[in-house]
Amino acid sequence: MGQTIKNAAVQPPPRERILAAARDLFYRHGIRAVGVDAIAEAAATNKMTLYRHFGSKDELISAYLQELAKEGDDLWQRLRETYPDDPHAQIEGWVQHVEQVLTDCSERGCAMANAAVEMREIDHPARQIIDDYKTRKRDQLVRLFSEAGYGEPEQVADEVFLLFEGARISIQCCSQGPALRVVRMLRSLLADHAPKVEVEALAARDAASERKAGAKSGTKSKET
Amino acid sequence: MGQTIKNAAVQPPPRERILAAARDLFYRHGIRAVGVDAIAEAAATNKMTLYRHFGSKDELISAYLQELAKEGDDLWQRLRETYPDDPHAQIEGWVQHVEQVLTDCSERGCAMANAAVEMREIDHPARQIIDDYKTRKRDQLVRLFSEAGYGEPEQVADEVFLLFEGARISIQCCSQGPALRVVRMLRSLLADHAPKVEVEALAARDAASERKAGAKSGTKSKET
DNA sequence: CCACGGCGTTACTGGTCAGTAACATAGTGT
DNA sequence: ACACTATGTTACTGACCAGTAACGCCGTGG
Repeated sequence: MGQTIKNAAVQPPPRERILAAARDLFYRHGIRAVGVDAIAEAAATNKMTLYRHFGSKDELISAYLQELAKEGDDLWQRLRETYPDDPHAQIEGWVQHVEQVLTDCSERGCAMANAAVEMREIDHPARQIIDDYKTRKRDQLVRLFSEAGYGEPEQVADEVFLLFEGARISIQCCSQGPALRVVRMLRSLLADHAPKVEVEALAARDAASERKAGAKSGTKSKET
Repeated sequence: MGQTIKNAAVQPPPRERILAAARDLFYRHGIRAVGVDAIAEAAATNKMTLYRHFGSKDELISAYLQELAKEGDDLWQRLRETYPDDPHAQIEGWVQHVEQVLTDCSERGCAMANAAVEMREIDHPARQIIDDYKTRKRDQLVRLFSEAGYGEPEQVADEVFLLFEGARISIQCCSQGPALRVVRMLRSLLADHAPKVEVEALAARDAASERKAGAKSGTKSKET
């Protein structure tokens, strides 16, 4: 087990460097626009080592997408572990994640969705990874809203899901437009559909996070 | 003006054929994935004629996007001409258009958004066309909801806009998932935010079109 | 009948890209 | 010290692709 101890301290092994470089370049410039040479160079290695770790560019693409998927899944698991048996807190955590994603990752949108647009061949292995991931996320939203006692969990989950997807695609098409207001939309939508019994508690929670988010013109339909 | 009269009857001039071929191939396989040779061949012509009409592939891409934009704009203008001074009817017409787009164009989503994902270079002329178009659509929605007397036209327009965008991107990522239910969402969302005075009239209108759409589980939150 | 413009055809250039071969090197465990 | 393995290096192949050159064809308009 104790191999390459010193090397690991200085710089990660080539495989990790390649994946990191691929991730950066694929996301910034697009998958089809980036050649393996560029990735190898950005990873401070060469094409041969790349091909020893990933048999083909397609394999590298799959590994790239699977890494993204794993991180997305990890985030959800962390949410569940951080607020066990508190689906409302998990929802709020997810909304904050959405907010963060839309404020820093600006410009390039969702790497998974972009990959799906670029890899159009229906039999490409990447498509399966993406589809599985997106379906999983949508189902997790359904489960979450269901656990939180929402009346129509599927409907709310779909709406929230599509708003988030729409925000990340239109951040690439529509200059600084609707995407920036999506967090406000999410909060107001969730408040509208929240289980009736806990409306007050939820309103309090929302008010707290709104305060730190810097409220401008009221979320309307809330205080009335 | 009267030139090539007989030819036009048999088959459209090369420029139109090239644009039509480009449109089909770009949309189905992606812009980067399609070479000019393939387009020329699909247009039953050759690369030289293509380059005589479009100086470069980028120019062809721009022409392709501008054609798409023009058709989108025409649709809106037709809506305004068909139902002058009746913004509610225009809204309903737009929703029906959304429904139609999401049922037949299945699989490939929005050609404009896909193009934006593929053309990542910020200075690419295509990006300007796409951005202008999307911004225009969003603004037209705002104006429409404003004319229809909605209380928060910007908010409703943004939400509707993002739902539609989200539906068209996730139709490519998430197998047969949330996208199919977006029309229901739109109708219920619009009903929720419609100007209070006309709630009954709008409900009647919605009920009429719901009947033909084949209602399953109720739109909820409406009849309560 | 002739000139001209739009179109077709072939062949080419220069560049990029995925993938491979062969060889050299350095670190590790024994 | 030795062998093994992971890595680096160089150079190559074959394919594809955007864009161009040169020439030939044909219809129209004078």
